[in-house]
Amino acid sequence: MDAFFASVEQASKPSLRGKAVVVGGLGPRGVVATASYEARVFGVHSAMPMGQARRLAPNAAYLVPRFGFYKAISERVMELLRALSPLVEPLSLDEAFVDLEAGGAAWDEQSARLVGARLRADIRAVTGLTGSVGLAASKMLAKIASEQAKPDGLVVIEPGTERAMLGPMSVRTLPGVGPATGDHLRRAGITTIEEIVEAGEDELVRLLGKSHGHGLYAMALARDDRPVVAEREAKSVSVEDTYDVDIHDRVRVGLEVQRLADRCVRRLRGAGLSGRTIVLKVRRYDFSTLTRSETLRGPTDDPAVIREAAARLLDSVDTTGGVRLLGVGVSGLADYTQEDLFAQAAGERAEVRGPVEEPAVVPAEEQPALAERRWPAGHDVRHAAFGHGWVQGSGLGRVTVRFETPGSEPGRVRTFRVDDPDLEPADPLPLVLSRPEGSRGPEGGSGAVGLRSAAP
DNA sequence: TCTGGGGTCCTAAAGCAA
DNA sequence: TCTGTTGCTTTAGGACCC
Repeated sequence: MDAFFASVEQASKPSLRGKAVVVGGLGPRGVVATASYEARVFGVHSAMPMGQARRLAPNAAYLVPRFGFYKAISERVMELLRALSPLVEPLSLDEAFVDLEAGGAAWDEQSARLVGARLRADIRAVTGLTGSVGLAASKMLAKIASEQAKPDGLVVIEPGTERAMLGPMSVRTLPGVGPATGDHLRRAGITTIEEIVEAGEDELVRLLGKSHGHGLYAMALARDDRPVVAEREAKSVSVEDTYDVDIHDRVRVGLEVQRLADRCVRRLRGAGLSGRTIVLKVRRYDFSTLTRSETLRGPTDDPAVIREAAARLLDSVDTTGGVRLLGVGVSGLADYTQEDLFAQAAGERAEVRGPVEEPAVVPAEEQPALAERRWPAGHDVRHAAFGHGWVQGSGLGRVTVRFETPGSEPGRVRTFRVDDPDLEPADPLPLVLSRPEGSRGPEGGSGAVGLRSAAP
């Protein structure tokens, strides 16, 4: 999907269409998740600190991501993909590989083009959004093709043309070459993909190590036989928080770690999993990051056990100077939530040393006490008199709402007190009205979707 | 206003067992 | 008994991706 999060917001908010839209964390330490193409003109791009984005594009609309909504749209698109082939490998909410041959959906260039074009039309019809398609003989090439196809396009890489096409491109085009590897190669005088080929496999292995070296050399020759793998199992579950201001108080650090451990357990249990290795992550005031881990004798999903492990791990890290991020994760996952006796026993042993403060129950959902949190920028609301709208901004006891819906004209803005009883949070409206040929319910209710997809 | 959150994979060191 | 080799597991860190 093209600029997925931003496109969803533009589709659901008519007044933002054609405008610079930036979606991401709005706090003092937020970063850009997605910038609309209009915002990219100003130099805004994903992973950029929000402050920098605001300096570059002060008049853009700044919105908080609505992952639940994006996920619902993503699922509709993934359904379309699975209709083409059982082999669908999602890379993220907005991207997936599809093995068209395995699905019998396409067998040559012509049939593939047809399938790709029809898919793009279907995505548009079902979601109201544009997606781009890259068609090629391998995952790496399909990915590169889909990048070239964006926005709103379709690109085919024909067999036999791969090497010539890759040659002049930057090494950074290859998947797996990020800033560090890119720098490394540049210092060795290697900037383009053909220079990787010229350098030779031995030189690459010498520069980057065995695995990465062999892998990159193969990619540079357009050799990639990795299969499309449907539904890969999760290998870890983790949660982390970056704090608006560094935490110095050691007691508070401990409390936050407990909260994170509980949240992690909720996610673990929600997925029907348990795990053996507990990981604590600490990012300090100077952005240095360290992890500490502990492997239990067997998998567990017991909140008390995981909390205590996390607390023990915290004992071994120095937090003087302050902490900007804390995280708790679990890996070594086991499929079923089977109570593990060893882990339980370990927990009980620990309990002997002192009473465990809290029952294993999770604290109440963090209620956003602040008015600003109750009305996050971009979220939908309903007003008793003015109908459906979205929060444009809030602060100083006021919330500003624009009243419009995906199908309406750009709407008017009104400001209310944050505690106005006529104003309440609302669910997002479908981006596309379902067309139940015949009956024309004003707002059909079902059928909204939208996303941008990439890949083969 | 410097730098999110959720992951994956790789490497290297250290400890231990055969 | 001592020494060396190999291989597995655990731990820590780093690069990368969306």
